[in-house]
Amino acid sequence: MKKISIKDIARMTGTSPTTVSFVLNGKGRTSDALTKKILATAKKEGYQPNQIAVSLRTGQSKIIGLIVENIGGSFFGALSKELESEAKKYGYRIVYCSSENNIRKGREMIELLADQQVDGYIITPTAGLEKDVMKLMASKKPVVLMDSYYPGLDIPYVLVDNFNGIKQGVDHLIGAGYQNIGFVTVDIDLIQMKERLSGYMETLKFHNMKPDKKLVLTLQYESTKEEMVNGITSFIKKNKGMDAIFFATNYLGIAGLQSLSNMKYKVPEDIAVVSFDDHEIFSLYAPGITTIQQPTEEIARAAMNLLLTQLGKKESNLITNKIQIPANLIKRNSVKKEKR
Amino acid sequence: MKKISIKDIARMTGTSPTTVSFVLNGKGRTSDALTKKILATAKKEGYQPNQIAVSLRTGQSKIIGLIVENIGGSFFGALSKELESEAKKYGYRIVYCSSENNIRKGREMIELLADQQVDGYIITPTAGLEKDVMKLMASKKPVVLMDSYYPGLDIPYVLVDNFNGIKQGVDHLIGAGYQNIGFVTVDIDLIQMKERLSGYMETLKFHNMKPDKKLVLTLQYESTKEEMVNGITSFIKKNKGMDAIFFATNYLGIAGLQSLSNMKYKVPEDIAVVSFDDHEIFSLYAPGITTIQQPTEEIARAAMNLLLTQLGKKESNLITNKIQIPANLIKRNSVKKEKR
DNA sequence: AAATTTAGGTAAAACGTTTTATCCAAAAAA
DNA sequence: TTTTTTGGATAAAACGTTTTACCTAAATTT
Repeated sequence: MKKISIKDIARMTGTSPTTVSFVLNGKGRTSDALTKKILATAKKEGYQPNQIAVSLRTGQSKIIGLIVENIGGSFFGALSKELESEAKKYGYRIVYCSSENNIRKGREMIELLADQQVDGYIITPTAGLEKDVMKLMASKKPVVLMDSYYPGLDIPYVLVDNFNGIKQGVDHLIGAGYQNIGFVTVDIDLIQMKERLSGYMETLKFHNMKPDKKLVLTLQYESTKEEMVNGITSFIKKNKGMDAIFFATNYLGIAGLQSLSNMKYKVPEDIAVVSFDDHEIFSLYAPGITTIQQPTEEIARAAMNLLLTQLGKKESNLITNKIQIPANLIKRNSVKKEKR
Repeated sequence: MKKISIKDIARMTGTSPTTVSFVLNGKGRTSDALTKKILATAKKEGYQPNQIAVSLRTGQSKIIGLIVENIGGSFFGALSKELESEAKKYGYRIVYCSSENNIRKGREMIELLADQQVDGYIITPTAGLEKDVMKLMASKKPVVLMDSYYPGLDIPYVLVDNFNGIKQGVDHLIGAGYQNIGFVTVDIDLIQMKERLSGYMETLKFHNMKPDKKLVLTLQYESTKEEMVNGITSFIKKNKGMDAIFFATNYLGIAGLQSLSNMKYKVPEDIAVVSFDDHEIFSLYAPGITTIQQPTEEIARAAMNLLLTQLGKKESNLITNKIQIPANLIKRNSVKKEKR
């Protein structure tokens, strides 16, 4: 039993496809009698429009492409629900892809989505994809970057205020009396990592403390988890004087906890810990890890608003299309109240 | 600058759309000269076929719909990569949806995917969706269930061997000398939960131990995490004699750890813990939690094979389309080696 | 009464492909 | 020479919609 089409309905009701289409879309004018009849048989027969045909004709797919670094990751997990429900309000669907933070894969995904004629893109940028994104913009497709952006390019974006997020954490540590704060980051060439590092540096300077190169560890993004754990372990061993350690991402924090646990370090007695980007593990792990939390729902909502505005689906009173959202300091017990 | 179409290429090369299509798809016969010319200009102009048009004409979308309980969950995270790469080998894409384990939402998602004309479905079943899935089967669309199945219905499925997975865990506990093993499960009306419970019951009987109703806690799926934690806490308090506790899912296990940590219970000294379905947290958490791990890659691969076979894209020597895959017992330190 | 508007409806084109059925010229077979 | 085959190319239909332009009869205005 084939799917039922608009022609079938026309035949059944003794009308033309045009009339059926008009009735179904509330356009044109049709007598009440016919309207009712058509609506009734459409419902009875369970008519569902063929979206493919609709897309071909209208040039609109009603689909938004979302390219995220890693589809299994927690950032995406938190985001997806909000994005989806917001999109649905305006009749859009989302299709997800992961770029694996890989330039080739990212480009491939953009192409794939373009082939599917998506109406707009939300992209978490990968270094090196600048031209591809600009090409998208040139083809008049709405784009919003999320979680990072390309400095110097005029592309709308939404992300957390990385600099001040880190600042909050460092302020908190310094306020509690910590003096030798280590910083663990990763060598991704993206602006948000630079801002996190400078957030750390500048905050120390602000408190008249000299940033010490020895206290900054930059791991390779491509490393396995094991390698990260080992890297952190030797970093800690090398810096006995370090009394606190700040992880620039949640997976670094998790690796760090593994490492501390291997070394039988006690948190916060032996060393205080703060991580950027909250994760379920941090609330569960032994003392509870203090983190800088990204307001994911807000980010999602803002990104979707920006996109819908570009799509002309939503009025906006926004002045800018470049948005930074404040981060939240979540105090748990990995930082002592008052260090002596 | 509009996207370039097959007609444009035809015009540029002084041929017809038919010829261009034939060349691009390697059908029909075309002289070497023309073939080269067309291929060259197609590449130069960066021609990409409009998938929407292709889908409309061929009736194939080259898309597989995946409906999963929760798109942010770890099960999905582990699965997605494998599914995607396997699908890609055969030219298929995957679009993801979550059913939220909600019958209405699940139905909606099936409809949505049907509107998009997906070629096949991989579905983690929700109770009550039986008829909808059967309707899909009736419309000749390939379907594979994953992670659960509908008893009595002849629909292909792939899932872990829940019964024997639990059995391994209970055997392990009993072998280590535990006598009063509690079981925490959830009231989802799906076969795999029943199998897990009966795995627990039967294994106890097998060892001549009487299952005690008091030692089984069934939480509500709809509960918040907080409610689950509280439920588990009072369950533990009520059963002082309980020396081990088995969680039937990973989120129950995580709630359980929270609860134990609140109560300052030491694992495994005060109580042993085993959880079904591994999770990153379990390897990280204090002593390391022993779990029954689902071989997610295998499940994904098997499900995709089943689907591709139905789609006629893959030869198969499979005798059955109902597959159970053995689970792995991952021993960590939440169970004492030898209890006295 | 004639001219104009309006309400209700539809034919046909278009979106970008794939594929069937034809067509023609040249080569091969009769 | 005439007929048949074949190699190379294409016109046109089809997929299921939406939308433009047009049509007719009735109602309204002149």
